Amino acid sequence: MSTTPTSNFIRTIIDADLASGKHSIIVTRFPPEPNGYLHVGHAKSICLNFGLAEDYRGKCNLRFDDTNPEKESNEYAQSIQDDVRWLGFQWDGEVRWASDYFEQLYGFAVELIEKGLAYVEDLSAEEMREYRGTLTQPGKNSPYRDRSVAENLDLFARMRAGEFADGARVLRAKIDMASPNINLRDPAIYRIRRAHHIRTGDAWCIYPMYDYTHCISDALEGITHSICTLEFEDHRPLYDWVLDNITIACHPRQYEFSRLELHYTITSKRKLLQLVNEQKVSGWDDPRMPTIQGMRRRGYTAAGLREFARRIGVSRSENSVDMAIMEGAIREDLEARAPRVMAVINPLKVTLTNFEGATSREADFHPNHPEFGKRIVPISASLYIEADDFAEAPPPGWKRLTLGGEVRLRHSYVMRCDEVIKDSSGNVIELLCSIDHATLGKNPEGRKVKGVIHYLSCEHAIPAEIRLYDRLFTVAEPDADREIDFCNYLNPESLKVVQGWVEASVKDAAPETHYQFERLGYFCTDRRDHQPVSRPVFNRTVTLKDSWTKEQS
RNA sequence: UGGGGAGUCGCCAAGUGGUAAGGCAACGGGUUUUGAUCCCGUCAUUCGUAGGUUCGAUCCCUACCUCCUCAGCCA
Repeated sequence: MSTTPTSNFIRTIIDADLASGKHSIIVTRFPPEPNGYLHVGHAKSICLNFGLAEDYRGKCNLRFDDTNPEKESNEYAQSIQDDVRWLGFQWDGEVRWASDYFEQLYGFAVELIEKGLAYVEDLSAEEMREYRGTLTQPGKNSPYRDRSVAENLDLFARMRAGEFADGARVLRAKIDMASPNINLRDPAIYRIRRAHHIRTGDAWCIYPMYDYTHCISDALEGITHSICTLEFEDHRPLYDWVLDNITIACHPRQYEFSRLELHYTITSKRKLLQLVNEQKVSGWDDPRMPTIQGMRRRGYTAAGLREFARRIGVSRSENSVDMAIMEGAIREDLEARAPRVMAVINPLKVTLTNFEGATSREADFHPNHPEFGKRIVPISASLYIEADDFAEAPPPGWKRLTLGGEVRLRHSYVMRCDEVIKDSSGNVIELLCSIDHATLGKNPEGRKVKGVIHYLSCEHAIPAEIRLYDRLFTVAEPDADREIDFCNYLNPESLKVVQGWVEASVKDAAPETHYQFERLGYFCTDRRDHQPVSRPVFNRTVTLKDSWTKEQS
């Protein structure tokens, strides 16, 4: 799989920084807010930041941007760490928390006040909005903008001391209310919020804002390249303003790349939360969710996801990635690592009328990896085949079973269908077939049998719950139109649960074991519900490529 | 209509003054006891449009077009 990394604009910058001696080692960071589960877009960012550190032998920190206690929880923080590790990365040293820097952040705010670069605002949120102006009109100065340093210092200390009600005052950076960049129109940097924080408890009732916190946290950690998504581009002047106006030795540079849009999925935390809350899915780890937890449960592999990230690259242009790129990366990884077994999803009974004297055969678990081992593939007089593999009136090009036709039973004999048995309403319920005893392990004489179908011996097969997943949405870009609720595009067929049969060799499989069910697709034992022996549950990760179905349509 | 960005093959994406990488998809062909895998081959005289500079432009300049993004005491 992964070859040499493709060039991208960030690597070009790093190469130049290393060549010029600006940096001798690079330090990146992945800075999630613990307010939700990570999704495929975060996976891209994780692969970028940790991948850069790996490639350049630098470091990458995991830092939680925990500055909004009302939305954050330990459950989220824990799952994020699990996800990063599962993806195959390890952060440098301990996990960092922006909240670890609260005291220093406070100190820098005092410094800004002392320099006349920050002031306490008494205007309400609504008034501030009015004073801010619009995209085309400059804002106007707050009447509180020119308070004395002493008064600001006193007020800010009292904000911290809890003398004012939530929302009564904020601390603002004093920059430029007429700036064409709205982020520079005296942004709030501290607000009063009496909320219990997951790390600092009730120690603080004022919390620093993202723009103020993030740049200082980066500087404190000696980050060299602070990589974020495009929507923060307009914030970069503020990032630089803060670091230029406090006494701090390090000034990381921020670079923005475009976020991932993946066809047939959504990557908005808010919308993902909505799916969970409205029970459109079973939870954050529903295998249809584009969350890392969901994709993992579905059977996507960490190596497959990393390969996906490598294939989509990193740029600054908008993109909308085909699901085929994801599926291709996942298939490629599973192709190499998943043992092959047989399963029947939609069984049709076959009775072998000349079974006497037939024998079972041993077969490799992987055609190209003998080290995966072998098992006996049992055969008996009663079989299940896939109902779709038989056709009374076959379309042109059909290679599978038909009345009077022959087909190879995978790893076993060539079989001919002699008779079709139907119920009173005309449905095919059973096939009477005969095998050619001379075809075990060799081709029949004088004729070619092109079709190969999989089967299971009824007496040896074990029943299993099989969950057939399909895309969650019916259209490629479900949230493209702001006017239409993305829930209108939920795919009613995104999950079909069926009772099928699997070969006995998988009965002891642990949860999260990957298999290829031959001719059907890649499947994975469910992380939550599967129990070895007692309750087999398989999730369909992705189907196999299928040139036959494509030819039909 | 203010600011900041982006436009290279169906989808991603390199290249950034010397004559358009690669991947995915697609399409042909070969191997095959998975219509899978694997292998071979095909797939942008052209880089949003129009001018200009240059021996030479996707790359530099000018104008225009299209799309994205910013008015939280969210991140």
